[in-house]
Amino acid sequence: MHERREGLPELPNSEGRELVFRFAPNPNGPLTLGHSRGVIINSEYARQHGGRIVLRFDDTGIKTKPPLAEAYGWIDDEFRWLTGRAPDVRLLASERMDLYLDKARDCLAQRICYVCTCTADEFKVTRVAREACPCRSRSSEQSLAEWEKMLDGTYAEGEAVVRVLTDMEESNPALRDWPALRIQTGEHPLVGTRYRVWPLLDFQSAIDDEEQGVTHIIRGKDLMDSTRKQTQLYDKLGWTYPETLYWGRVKVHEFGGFSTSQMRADIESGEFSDWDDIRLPTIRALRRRGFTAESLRLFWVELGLTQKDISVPLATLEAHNSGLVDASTPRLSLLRDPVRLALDVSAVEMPSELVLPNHPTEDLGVRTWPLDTDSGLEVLIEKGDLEFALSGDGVLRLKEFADIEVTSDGGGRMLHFEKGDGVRIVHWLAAGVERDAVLLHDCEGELQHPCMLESNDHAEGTLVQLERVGFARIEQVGDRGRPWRLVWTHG
RNA sequence: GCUGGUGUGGUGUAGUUCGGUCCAUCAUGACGGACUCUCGAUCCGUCGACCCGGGUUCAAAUCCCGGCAUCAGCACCA
Repeated sequence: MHERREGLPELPNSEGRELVFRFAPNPNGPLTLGHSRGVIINSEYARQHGGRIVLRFDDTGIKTKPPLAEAYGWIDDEFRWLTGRAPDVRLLASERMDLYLDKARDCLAQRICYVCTCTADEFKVTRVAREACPCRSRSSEQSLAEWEKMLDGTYAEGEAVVRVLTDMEESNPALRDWPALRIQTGEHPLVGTRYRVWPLLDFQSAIDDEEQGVTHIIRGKDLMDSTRKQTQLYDKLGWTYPETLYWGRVKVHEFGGFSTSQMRADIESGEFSDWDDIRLPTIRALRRRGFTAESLRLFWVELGLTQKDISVPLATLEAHNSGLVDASTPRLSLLRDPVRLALDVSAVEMPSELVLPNHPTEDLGVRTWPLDTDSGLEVLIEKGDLEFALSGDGVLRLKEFADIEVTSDGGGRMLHFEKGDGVRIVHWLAAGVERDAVLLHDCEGELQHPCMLESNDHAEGTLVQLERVGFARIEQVGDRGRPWRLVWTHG
């Protein structure tokens, strides 16, 4: 039997040199679970090899996937949260426009590129037919003259484009004279209307990767043709393209895909409340729900770098998270559909308070419930547990306290403190420690379930385990008249 | 249509480079049990896979040929 490989696969061509990785998102929204794969895999390799990582905002498209001004800062935060550190280099493509335009002029002068004034539809015909379009024979001087007309506004959007001169006989149609720069007249959120001619991803990214000395590109396999295009350009410029690794397409059962544009549209239409709506697969939402960065790291490293298209259940991520947080999450009692019971306590000697551990095995301190027994004891349990008891012999175990017998009229009596055999253990609250709360759950939309939560002094943001319910994060501490707000994490 | 990628239990994953150490790893899941004053945790057990068909070979998950399935690219998106 072979030795089982641990962690990520070996990186090709990584010996004896300084490695540079990069993560290059379009800031058209905050990062999604899908993006986190790029952040985590690249930074993980950088960490293992003592390499550097570049965070580059590829924000040169202002029409179909326009950048969002706020998203830059969000992504900075999310990158830091996911990796525990800032990137070694942070760049904005939109601040580097002059470089791309200079490079484009060089390429035109060397006839690596030419200006094409065919319409997109016209060019498509020649591309499919493997024929040269009329512009293809332009000399470098002619292309440079046309280039000036692109820059000065003579050509309107869609009337001219810079193409890389490849080979119309390329067997892969995607590689035949692909477009490198085009005219966009809209406003960029950062640089406004300063530029008319903008590079497309394949041109911009190719130049940047060389400039930044990127040695390894690790990204989704949907960009395989992008690699081939960029390699064509690198060959013409006498550069060596970085090593490139790919992963396949991922779907998470609970979310489907991770389209930032789609989410943006759904938020604008009101279907979701915001980018941190707990039903959304954004990093912000996952953080809000109490997932840890480490659980995401384990999740992606375990999935590795296969080019298979996969569909994984969120349960895999949840299992990692449970394992990580269980030992440090205090226990609390939370009742959904609470019902009150007035218990006769005459059969037992009642203590004046109850001391409960915050964790069954770890030393996380205790909490104390005062018990008011002047006229019996009032307790709250879940309606479902009451119904369960009434369908049987009526006996329940109040966890860590006493066995009781309930009746259908909302009453009951204390039996004894010892636990009887086979009695169902239920979580409960003593009257006086219950606080109004809502639990935000992702299953039925961002619904707010009214609940009763045990009084506590945990801070906002604390991850707790609700006994017999599951993990949740305290999003807002309750206050006079304002209920506690909890966000469901997982079971 | 053209081009490229990928097919291992329910879901992922290791193994494929260089055929034998693989009646195929690990995790998750489901089911059952032990323990526990949570339906959590821990422990134990069970279930379950090499896309199909040929070929080469003493020997194929691994190499070759042919299918099939599936995903992606063929944008003046990133």
